[in-house]
Amino acid sequence: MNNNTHFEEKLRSAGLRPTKQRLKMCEILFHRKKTFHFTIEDLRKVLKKKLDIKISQATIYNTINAFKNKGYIKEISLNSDKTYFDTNVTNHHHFYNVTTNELIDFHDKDVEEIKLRKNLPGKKIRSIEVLVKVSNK
Amino acid sequence: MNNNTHFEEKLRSAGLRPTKQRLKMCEILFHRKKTFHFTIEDLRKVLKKKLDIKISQATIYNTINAFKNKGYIKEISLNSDKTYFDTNVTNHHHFYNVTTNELIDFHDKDVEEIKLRKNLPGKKIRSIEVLVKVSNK
DNA sequence: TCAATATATTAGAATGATTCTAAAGTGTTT
DNA sequence: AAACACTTTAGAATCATTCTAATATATTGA
Repeated sequence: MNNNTHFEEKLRSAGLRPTKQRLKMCEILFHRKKTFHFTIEDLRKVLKKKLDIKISQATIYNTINAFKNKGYIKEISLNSDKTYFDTNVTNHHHFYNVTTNELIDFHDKDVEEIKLRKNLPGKKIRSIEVLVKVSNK
Repeated sequence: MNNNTHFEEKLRSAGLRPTKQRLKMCEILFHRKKTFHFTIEDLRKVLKKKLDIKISQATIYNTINAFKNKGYIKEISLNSDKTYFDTNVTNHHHFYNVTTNELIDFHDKDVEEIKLRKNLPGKKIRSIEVLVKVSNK
């Protein structure tokens, strides 16, 4: 099974038609060893440089939003003018280097269990995320 | 010592001139019992309704940025199209209700100490923030 | 207190990320 | 292949935030 077939199935199983644009974006986003942290701008540059493809702005946004809604990628909570996404959709946390704007993952196992002493009756916990801001010394 | 004098001193001690606009904003932001979570839009509405004042957009942004730089307020890391600020500048964390967009503080003491098993050599930790996303059931 | 200087405020324009529009194109189903 | 549904596109629209440069206010020093 080559990647294309794999990605076609992935898209279909989420109810998304496997179009040329979506398959190309899958290649960039998911055919890699390490987690990819990106903004829309980063992604457009990669599409251009690596695949020499131009996908319109609107399609990139539509597709990323579709992927987000289907749980293929997730949005990262940072205060930044741009929105950051992450191809790692497992429960995990981030180091954010405020000097370089670099983001680094760390997993649940890299932190001792987070135990809340406060809870909100009638509410359901959806996620617990830790953001560690660091700077170069 | 009335509030105005208090706020004048607060501003001066941070190297900010106590102007009419800044004093009015201090009243709204700091003369309250509970933490205030707000966006620029929220703040403008309150200035308008409570004090019947119009401060220009640019001044509101300039002043909020000055207050942020002086550590009077802090920015909250959320993914939202708008930037959220918090008048509670102590180390603390947030519940974010994704159903209602409501933000609730919880303090360091409301969570067991967060112990990282991973660290980044050559980097200095600036803050550790927890964001707990909840929804109405 | 007054003039000189430095800093702040303002309206409106500019910028930049994201979303919308509606027309043309592609994928799916029969 | 026809009919239908969904997708892509360029460009316009929107919205938060920042910039501009003119005017106003605060501070300093004589």
